[in-house]
Amino acid sequence: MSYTDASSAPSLPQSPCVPDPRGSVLRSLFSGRSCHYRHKEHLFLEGDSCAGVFLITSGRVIVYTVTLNGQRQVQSFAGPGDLLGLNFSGLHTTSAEALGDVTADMMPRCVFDRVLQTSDGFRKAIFERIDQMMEAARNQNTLLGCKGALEKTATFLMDLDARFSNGGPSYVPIPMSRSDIADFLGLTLETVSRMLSRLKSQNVIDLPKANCFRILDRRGLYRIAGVEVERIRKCPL
Amino acid sequence: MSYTDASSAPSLPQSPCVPDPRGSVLRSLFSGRSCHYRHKEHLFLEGDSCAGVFLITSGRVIVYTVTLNGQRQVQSFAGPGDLLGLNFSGLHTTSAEALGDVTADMMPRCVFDRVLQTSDGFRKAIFERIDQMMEAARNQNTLLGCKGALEKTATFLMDLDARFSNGGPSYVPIPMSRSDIADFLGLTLETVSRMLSRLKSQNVIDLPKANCFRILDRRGLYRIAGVEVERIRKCPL
DNA sequence: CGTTCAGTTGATACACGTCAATAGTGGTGG
DNA sequence: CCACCACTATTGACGTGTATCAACTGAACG
Repeated sequence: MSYTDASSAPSLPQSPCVPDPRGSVLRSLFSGRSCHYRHKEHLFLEGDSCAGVFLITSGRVIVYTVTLNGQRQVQSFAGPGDLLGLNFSGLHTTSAEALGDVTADMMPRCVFDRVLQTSDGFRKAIFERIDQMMEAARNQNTLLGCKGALEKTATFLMDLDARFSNGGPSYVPIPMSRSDIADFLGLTLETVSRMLSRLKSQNVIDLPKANCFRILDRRGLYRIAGVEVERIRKCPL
Repeated sequence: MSYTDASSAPSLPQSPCVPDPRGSVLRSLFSGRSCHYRHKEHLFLEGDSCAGVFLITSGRVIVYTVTLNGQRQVQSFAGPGDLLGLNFSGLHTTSAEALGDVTADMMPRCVFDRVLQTSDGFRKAIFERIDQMMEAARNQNTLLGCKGALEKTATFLMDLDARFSNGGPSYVPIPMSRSDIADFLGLTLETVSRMLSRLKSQNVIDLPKANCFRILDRRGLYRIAGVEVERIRKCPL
């Protein structure tokens, strides 16, 4: 009923080295009320009525669903430029929680629907975003269905770097906990920790603290992640 | 870039006992050229340029992607009323292959775009379908990330029944191979076979032949699948 | 009546989960 | 500034679910 989820935050989906700043077009067309959230505050909960669509302007958001037996599946990690709560039924089908301070623009449903109807550019931008979200969901399915623990972890770091590094040699923050990562990758937090340690001991990444890292051997990481060689070509190192 | 995938065929996503005949509204608004495909014939391949959008009118289609190392992830099984190839970038990001005879209406991209712009009803129907697709992708993520082999298999049968049974006591066909099911559920074909045998020996399902089944103990199956009790209430038996 | 291919079933291996102990890390108060 | 606490991450030992490898069975077809 919504694609609030999996993909609102294309969950680090784009190929690395893509120049397009995420949501630039969309942001210029998106008119909403600015909202602020603190660490662990929810933007919305599964089952809430859906007041409007959120465009994240800063910070990170974790998007998840919970199963009957209390297991949590993290659908995506959203960042600046990502859409949340984009659904056409009335209720949110995921929960969204701030990881640290977050600001977002909230566009009421009625406004959203109207602009969608009247603005070709807006509609085009939304559909493009939906494409990205579906692509991200597909990739996540493949990751969960086909990949092993090390492969999953490497893919996660790769996407995190592609999405949130400034391109320079600086360290990339890891704003989510091991448990969050585990629930995203379909692993346990212990396994995530072990795989990170393994990548570190193999000198593929540098991990000076638990919450930030840097890629040391890009080709190595990409190979472990099972990514196409073409992508490696396009990237530095 | 497209949601040709995971969800074009909400992959048996809807809750059972929902009266709405899938795609009824959409079908009346959808004007396309009728196409026919035989068993194992492809509607399109990953990387093909995307000529238009397909609305399946009869038969079943398997939608999948292939990873670098040759593994296949089945994104969905599509049936009558499902949309395929709905993407706004130019290229298909999944492959779609007929399981037995298939008929579909193909609406060229340019027509699709125009109608989307001019018809409010069509746009609404498409967005509703996108909602369903995203929901299906989310559910699939949860299934792949959180569930065990027996749970996955039970969920699959449940969805298959909800989507393709006529509601009566007759047997539901299983048009895809064990290997197809395995690639959909992130298992091996051997494990799928074992889980089916288990459900059969527990008298939860009847499986007289490999390619059709019937639910004997609906509540039992739903409990194994990890589905909410409310849903069980709504259903016979 | 073979041949072929999909499915089933069995034996074994291994990846990852589980349980448990240890080590960091950040915050608060003396 | 150090001591203490709470919490998260790491590491280790062990168990188990599912993959892997392999043999067997059954159905479709010539």
